[in-house]
Amino acid sequence: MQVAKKYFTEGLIQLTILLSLVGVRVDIDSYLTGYYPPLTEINLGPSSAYIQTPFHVLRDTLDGYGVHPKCPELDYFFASRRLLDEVRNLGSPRFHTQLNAWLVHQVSSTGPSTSDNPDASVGLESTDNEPADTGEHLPVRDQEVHCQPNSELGQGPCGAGAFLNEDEVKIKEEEEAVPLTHLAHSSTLEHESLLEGITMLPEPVLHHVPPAADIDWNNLLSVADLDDLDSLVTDRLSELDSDISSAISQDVSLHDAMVTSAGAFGPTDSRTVSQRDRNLLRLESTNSSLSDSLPGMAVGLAALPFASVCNLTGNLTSQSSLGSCLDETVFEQINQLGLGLEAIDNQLNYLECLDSGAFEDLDSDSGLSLESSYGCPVSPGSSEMSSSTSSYYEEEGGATGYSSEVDSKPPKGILDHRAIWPPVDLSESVWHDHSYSSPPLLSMPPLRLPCKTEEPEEDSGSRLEEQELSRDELRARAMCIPFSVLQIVNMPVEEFMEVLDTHSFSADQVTLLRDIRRRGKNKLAAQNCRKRKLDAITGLQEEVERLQAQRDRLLREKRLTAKTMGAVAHQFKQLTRDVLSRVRDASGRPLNPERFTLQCGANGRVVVQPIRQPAVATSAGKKTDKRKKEKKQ
DNA sequence: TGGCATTGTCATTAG
DNA sequence: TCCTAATGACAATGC
Repeated sequence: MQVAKKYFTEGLIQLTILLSLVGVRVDIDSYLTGYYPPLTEINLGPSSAYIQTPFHVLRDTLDGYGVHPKCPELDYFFASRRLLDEVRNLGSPRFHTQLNAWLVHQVSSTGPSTSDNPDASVGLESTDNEPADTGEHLPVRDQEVHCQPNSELGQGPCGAGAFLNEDEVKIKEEEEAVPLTHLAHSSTLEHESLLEGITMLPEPVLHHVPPAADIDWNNLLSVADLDDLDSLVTDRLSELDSDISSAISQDVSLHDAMVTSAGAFGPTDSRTVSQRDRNLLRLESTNSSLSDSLPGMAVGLAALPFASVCNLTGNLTSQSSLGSCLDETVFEQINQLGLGLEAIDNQLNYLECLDSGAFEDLDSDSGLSLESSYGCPVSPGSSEMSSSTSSYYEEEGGATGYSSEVDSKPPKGILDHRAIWPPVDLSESVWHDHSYSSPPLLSMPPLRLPCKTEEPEEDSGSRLEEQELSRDELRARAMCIPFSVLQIVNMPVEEFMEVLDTHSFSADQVTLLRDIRRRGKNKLAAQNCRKRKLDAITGLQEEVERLQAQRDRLLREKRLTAKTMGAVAHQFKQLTRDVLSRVRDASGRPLNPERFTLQCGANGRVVVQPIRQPAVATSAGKKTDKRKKEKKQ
């Protein structure tokens, strides 16, 4: 029973705090004083931070309102307030907590006095079938909650008649069905979701929706101004037969909060859990429907915190309190939203990384001279890959990029690499045609032929083509070497050695083959080296620019700091002079600012001290200083 | 025609 | 010992 009281009290107190967040004071002691001892006495442990705040004990100080629910002590315990403020700042109209809280307050204030007066609550609650003497101010929803089949509830205040029994509650709820559903099925998401999330309520109560009452409630909710709402609700309350019980039953938020808190009273059966799940689903659908009904309303972030409050019914199988669940679920919802956005960002980043990685691969050092130079058919490449040699390249068909990948593959697959590698536009790179002309070799036959003697009669096109061949290409032709320069350069060492062994080349041919291979590789190496050098220079230039900017910024900060320090010193000096001019010595004369100064101690006390003249460095003093230094060493 | 940029080549070194 | 990458230096070439 103490556990039940604990959670009940926690929920009620937290609800009170929530109401206080919107400026509504709910006199919780008016509900509790009759049945419960001071809250600290029912505080069973450190799990409840709210109850540990003895504001109810201090409420009688300073005319009974020494500790307002808005006092900082309470703020400390309610992170939900901050969250609610944040959500409220978002301008989401889905947070009608203020409206509900106001309604509760208004119900209490319809009596002879406001909720600040406990007697008013007594008068209001006296209309119920409850004894009107003491603690009947507990809302009906609270009674419903506490009258769940629980053996422990039969003891203590509930068993003493503080709560109705189950039959009475059903009767009451049937009587209150209409006014309750008026609120429960109002146009606000809050009420729908809240009531749908209430598993403790009987079904008929939840699913009766009188349209007229719905319209009334819509009108009620449509009032933006609180003052207008105040008058309107007053009128509506009078129309509702002044049924206090029904009025209290309209305290949907209060009820919901208590029900959610009541979920901690004990383990729930599977039916309740399943219904909670359904309620959660219905809640989500309700959210969507509401969002549709409220165009332009931000459904995402603004709706989540309160939805989390509504979802408390599904999360309260644990023994957590309302406040903790509120905080945790609100944070969870917000975090989930953030995680969702973060997930999207991660996906985008991943795609960007893929793209950038692909481009980096294409633009890598190896790609410059390897893939781009030889591997790509359209790559301008080096002199061998100039326009003049493109036809040659196609004719030879064996020229490939020089890379480890190519080297690791058999030569047969060279053409496949040409097909696999997409053409890369390296037009930004500088690829001048510096192929050297070799006039003595202009008449050499094309390379495809083993010897110029086998070459048929040349035409003008072949002459132009030969003029654009590199020197090594022409030399190879002249030496009747049946391999292109690219083949010679790019073939693996083992294959190159095999070629030298199997083709019975002459010594000059072998020398030329080795030179061609060496020069070709060195050419690529030179290109890579120059590119790296340029990259290094560019990087260093950027670093220099960054450091220069940092230096300028630090210099500006230094000047600003010095200026500020000077201003402060000047003000301090003037202040010192002013103070000293007002201070008199023993003879009644003002103190000389040149001889005295003000010194502020650590304790905040300001003391007038004589200015110490700089000690003349005498020989004795120097000796003592030396001795001190020696001792330190 | 000289300056500059680019490129190829050689020599050297290190792995 | 050979191969290769890296790099400085030089020369050739084009603009």
